[in-house]
This record gives sequence, structure tokens and C-alpha cells, in this order.
Amino acid sequence: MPDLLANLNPEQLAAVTLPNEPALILAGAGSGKTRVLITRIAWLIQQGYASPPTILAVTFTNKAAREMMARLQALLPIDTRGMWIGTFHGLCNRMLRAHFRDAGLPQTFQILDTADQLSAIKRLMKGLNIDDEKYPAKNLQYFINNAKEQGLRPKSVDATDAFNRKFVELYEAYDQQCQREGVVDFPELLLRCYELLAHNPPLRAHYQARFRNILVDEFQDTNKLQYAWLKLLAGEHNAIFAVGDDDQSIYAFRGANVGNMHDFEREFRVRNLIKLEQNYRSHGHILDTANLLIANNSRRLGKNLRTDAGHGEPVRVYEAATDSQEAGWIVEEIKALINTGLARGEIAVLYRSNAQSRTIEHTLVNGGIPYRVYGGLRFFERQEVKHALAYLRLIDNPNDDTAFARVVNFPTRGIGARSIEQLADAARLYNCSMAVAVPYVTGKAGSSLGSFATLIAKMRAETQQMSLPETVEHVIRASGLAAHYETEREGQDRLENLQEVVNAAAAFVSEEGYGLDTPARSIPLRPGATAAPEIALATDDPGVDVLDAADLADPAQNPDTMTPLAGFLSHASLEAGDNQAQAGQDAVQLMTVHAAKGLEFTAVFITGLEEGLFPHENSAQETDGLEEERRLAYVAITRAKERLYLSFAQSRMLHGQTRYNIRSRFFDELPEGSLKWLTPKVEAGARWGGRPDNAGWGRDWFARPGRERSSSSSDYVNPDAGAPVPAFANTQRAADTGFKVGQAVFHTKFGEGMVTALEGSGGDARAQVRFKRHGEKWLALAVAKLQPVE
DNA sequence: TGTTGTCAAGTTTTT
DNA sequence: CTTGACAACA
Repeated sequence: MPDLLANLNPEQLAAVTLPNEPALILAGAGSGKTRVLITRIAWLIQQGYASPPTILAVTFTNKAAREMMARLQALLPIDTRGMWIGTFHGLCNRMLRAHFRDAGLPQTFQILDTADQLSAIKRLMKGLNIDDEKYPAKNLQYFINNAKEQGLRPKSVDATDAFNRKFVELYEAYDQQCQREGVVDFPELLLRCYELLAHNPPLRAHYQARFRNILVDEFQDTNKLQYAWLKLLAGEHNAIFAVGDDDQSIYAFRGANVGNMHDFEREFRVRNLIKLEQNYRSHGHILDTANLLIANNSRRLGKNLRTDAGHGEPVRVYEAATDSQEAGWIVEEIKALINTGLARGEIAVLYRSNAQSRTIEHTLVNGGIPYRVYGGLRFFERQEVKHALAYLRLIDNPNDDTAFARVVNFPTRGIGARSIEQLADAARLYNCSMAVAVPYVTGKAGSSLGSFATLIAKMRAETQQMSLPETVEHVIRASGLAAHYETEREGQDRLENLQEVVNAAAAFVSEEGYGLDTPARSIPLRPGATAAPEIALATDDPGVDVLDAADLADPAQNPDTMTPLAGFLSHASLEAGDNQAQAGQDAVQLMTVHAAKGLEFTAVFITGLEEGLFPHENSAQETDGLEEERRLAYVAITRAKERLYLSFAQSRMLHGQTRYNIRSRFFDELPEGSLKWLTPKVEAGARWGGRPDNAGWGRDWFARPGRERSSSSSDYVNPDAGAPVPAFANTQRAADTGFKVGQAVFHTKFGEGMVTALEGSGGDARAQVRFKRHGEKWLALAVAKLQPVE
């Protein structure tokens, strides 16, 4: 047996070897969090405190789950089968498949991704003649998902006004539609699974008895429903080992509730709170920068990272005149780094919003530097791939109207919007799916629809005994998709992607350990199978017996709970695939700060550190918005191992117009001693006549006198890039408009405010003003009665 | 039915 | 500026 505990620091060791009690591990960036989690599992098993089937480990992304599985297998000579390691959604899907009847779902239920869900909602609203202007489908989608993530069914939603009552009504209709079609959306997977356990005591008891050891990664990202689900599984006796970092909570906008950490500590009476503060990633100056910045946040659980690595290099700061000049400097610096022998893949350029990538990409192309952008379309989200999947879904479940509507006229077969509308009306009239309603539609439309129905039925019959890859291949041909893209001019890539779907199906079959000729649409019986056993409880059976570890070890006791096709379709929905372009070659990495979480690079550029961009202006409206932005900056900083660059630009092209920004307030929160300004640091007040320190973020920025300072510097020529940096660009603007950013103003209607941005000139000039009482507004200077205040 | 034009909007994102 | 959605056409 390997010595699992070798090379752990005292805190890590303490965490790994905690008794079987609720524990909260506050793991700072780069503190070996994943290692602790994995070693904990291995240690529990090695010591005989736990057997694999008692382990439930939850992550947020499939990537994290895969990494955990792989590292565990490398660490442990024992069998990791029987453990449940996966994402919240993946695990819930697995449980719902095993107990589909108890969950009130058809065996072939399918999963709607976000785009499918939106089109299902649009279809619903169209059918009910709802005005999309008044009730935008997107808003309804948000409303529904939000409610589900709070654990609320339509009945329980507290509708305060007529508008919300309409939403609740639509929410109910939507749920009914999903139920009729046999589909579930993402939050529904969790809520349905939660309810399954909550309403079924024997089942709950079974899983509680089984999962004695529950481990949760990235606990700060859990939402209310996920936390409730965990609590339910933990029951009275099971220990949850939660690992997280409140300082890296950057997903509040999608429902993550950092408060869960505190609630967990309280509700589970956590006695074991361990902080991992030893950082193994970054050099000292970088860490000091991160520490001092995040210290500005209130309501922290409290943590300070330290390193043995020494100070290392200072953090370099650069002020550019424009966004393109910023990009130019970045590219020059990257070239220099590459010349020192640094691999391109060890360099990352981070930005707050995707729109910023274009200028940088453009400059990299000109500089001949290979790069890779993260984000964008993923494999299973491509239209041709979704089309193929829709046919597969229809074969498996003819009631899936989302799939039906998607491909009924693709490739075109003369079924227009009118016919589809008629069909949808008929389906509503008979309360059935569109596929079932086809015979009720007569006339010419009826015959086209009839042949489509025949086509699907034919494909269903033909693929009855086919394996999954054969089924996929057959459907791509028989549906006419292949022929369609063969004739299309730009169809070559799409054809290749369709072939990739076949390959993905083959890979799926092999990874799941099915026989090559296992029919795609039957539950495989595989006596003596060696692949991961699934748990299947005969819950229709009144005498539910809790399976013990011995039962679970016997594959004969553990038949699969879904067909290969259903599994593949779930896989496609739950794991949309890679979202990075041009994978493979050594390239500079471009991504948003969000996408960088969990990654590390030798050299990191954080760009666009400007007020309004980072921190983002929209965050000002959100509660705790500024603190989340600061955490985001903290995450960005802690990605760097050896070299960190921070940059900002005086002017930036955004949405086709030049905006003049002031440097991010975050610069005032960094340790001056760890920074090296490559351009002279211009004191905050010098140029802008006062900074809007907490404007819009809830504090009163008017009551901050004495920050103004006069500037003594003149135009400065940047020695690095060789381009002149007009240090007073904005003041020049001021001559044109009569106003400048940072200036206090008075408006007869809105009262006191401060100019936060200026754009345009002459008669078109507009000023963005942050009013003390009325928030931020754009005002046309030619119209607005705006008076400067001394 | 596919194409063309107009118009509005434009943080962050995994499942 | 750039993209996506949708309405008006050929």
C-alpha cells in the first residue's frame, strides 16, 4: 500500500485524517484542495473506514469529476467501481434512471439543455398565444429555473402581482408540457431527484444507508437546491466532507449561494473547520497582491495564503492609451516571454468579458502567435449535431415535441410554419404529442407530415437491433441529414461533425463497457460484466431491502438502468463537449476570468482593469456585486505562478463607440511594494478630479474630500511599446464636451451625480452620470440640463 | 421557402 | 462594431 500521507502539510494531513464527522475545509487557491479530497477518499478506503460503494463524491463539472476519478485510480490499487463520482446533474440523472417509475418519469426520459428548454418555452407560449413582448420567453426561463433552484413548484411560488401570477401559470403549463413530452430540464433533474428522495422514505433510507461518506468539491458554488439534496442524503448520520473557498465564489449570478458554507457550519454543527492556507502555486508578490485585495471584502470566513516560494518578481502594471495599444504591449511582452523559453501554453491572457478578446486576437494574429480561445460553441451544441440528436431522440421517444419541431422540416420536406401550427393545434386539442397528432391533420400538409411520421417509424424499426454507433450512422443517412450537407456548399465541416457523432457514440459504448453489438435501445443484460455496476432497487417491490456491499459487488445484482441510447443522449446533454478552439498545438490561452478558475499558468495577463469593465458596471446593481467582482479579480490573480501583469487602457472601443474609462479601483487595494509600474503611476485624483470609489455600490462617494491631487506629469512616452501615451486623453475630451469623467454634476430632475463616462462629440455628445439617488443614466448633453458642481 | 434587410442589444456560465 | 432575431420580400 502506498503511503498516502507522505508529503502532506500539517493542515492537509489533518483534513485527510479527520474522523467521520461533518467537516468544512476552507481551501485557498493553489492549496492542494483536489489532492486533499482525493487523498481523503483513498485514506478512508485504505484504512478500512469505508468501502467504495459508500462513497459519494460530487463536483460541478464533468472535467473535475473525470480528474478525480483518474487521480484516484492512479492512487489506489483497489477497485474504484461502485463509487458514485460525478456532477450533481449526472448523479441525479443516474438516480432518476434507476427509479424512473418512482420519479414519475418514462424510462426513456430525455434531458433538455438550455437551448432546448428555451425553444420548448417559446413553443408553449406560442400555443397559448402569449405576447412575447410582455412576457419574454427568456425571462420566463429564468423565472422557472430560479424557482426550481429554490425548490419551488408552481404551487409554492409566492406570486405577489398579476405579472408574477402569469409567470407561475406559465411555469405550471411548462411543467405539464415537459411531463407530457417525457423531458426534464437541468434544474428539474435536481428537483425531481430531491423530491424522489424526500417523498419516498424507504428509498431515502436506502441511499442514506449506502452513502456513508459524502464529499463535495467547490462547495461555495452550490445552490440552495443542491445543498438541500446533500442534506437529504446525509440524513442524521452521514458525514459531509465539504471543500470550498468563499473567496472564490464567482457564480452568484447563476444561483450559487456562498451562504451555504456558513449554513453548513451551523446546521451540521461542524467542529472540524480546517483552513488550507499554504499555497503551492504562486510566488510571494503575487500572493501578497491577492491577499491584500481580498482583504477589502467583508463577510469572509477569513483566510490568508502564504508561500515558501519567496517574493519572486513584482507584479507588473501597465497603463495604455487605447485597448489596441494595450493589446500591442501584451503581444510584445508575450514574444519576450516565449524568447526566454516559456511555452506558449504557460501564458494566459484573461479578460472580464468575451467582447474584449477580439482586439487581443487580432493583435496576436498579426504578431504570428498561435493562441487558443476558450468559450463559444461546444461540440454537442452545433446545429448539425443537435439535428442528429433530435432524430435519435424521436426514435427513442416520439413524444419529444422539442425534437420533433426541430427536425420535422430539416432537411426541408415542404412542411412549413402553417402546417406545423395546425399540427400543434391538433396536438393541443387532443392533448397529445405532435407525433401522435399527425393523423388528425388532413390535406396536403397531412400527407407531408404523414411521410415524415413514416420516416421516423421506419428508422425506429430498422434500428431495432442495431448497436449504438450503427444506429447513429443509420439515422444520419436515413434522415437525409448526410445528403443535405453533402449538397451544401459549406457542408463539409458539418459532415465531419456528423461523423464525429458516430465516433462519439462508439467511444461512449466502449467507455461504458457495453459489448460492441449491444442493441442501443434495450437495457443490456451482462452477466459477469466487469464495468461499473449500477444500483437498481426494485422499488415497486414492497419489501425494499437495503442492498449491502456484498450485493453491490455482484454484477448480476446490478443490471444497467438505462439503454445505451438513453445514456448517450444524456451524455450529450450533460456534457456538451469541449469549448476551446484549435486544441492540440502549443498556444497562448485566451479566456474570461470565470473560465480560468481552477487553472494555473506561469505567466498571466489580466487585462482591461478599468472601472465599468472590471469591476463591471452591471455588478453595481447587484447585491454584493462589488465584492463578487473583487473575488473575480482574486481568482484571476491567483492563477499566476511566476509572472503577473495587470493592464488597463484609457480608452476602449466597445459596441462601436469609444469609451473613456478610469483605472480600476482595485489598483488602490493592492500592495504598492509588490507592484512595478511600467508606466508612471498617475495618482487617482490627478486626472479625474476625484474617483467614484464606491459609487453605485451602496456607499456614499460624495463624502470623500481630499483625494484630489494635482498632476505634475506631462505626456509620457512609453519606452516599451514606443507609442506615446497621452496621459490626459480624457481632459482633452473635456474641452469638447465641457465635462470630464469623475466630475460632480447636478441635474434639475435627478439631483446630484457624477460623470462616469463620456462619448460622442459636438451635438451627439452624451455623458453617463451616476446619480446619487437615481442610479446610472446616459444623458445627451445637448438636451440634459447638466450643471457642473465645484 | 429561402434570402435580404432592419433593428435592437450587448457580463460572467455549467449542467 | 457585431451578432442574432425576425419581418418583409422574390
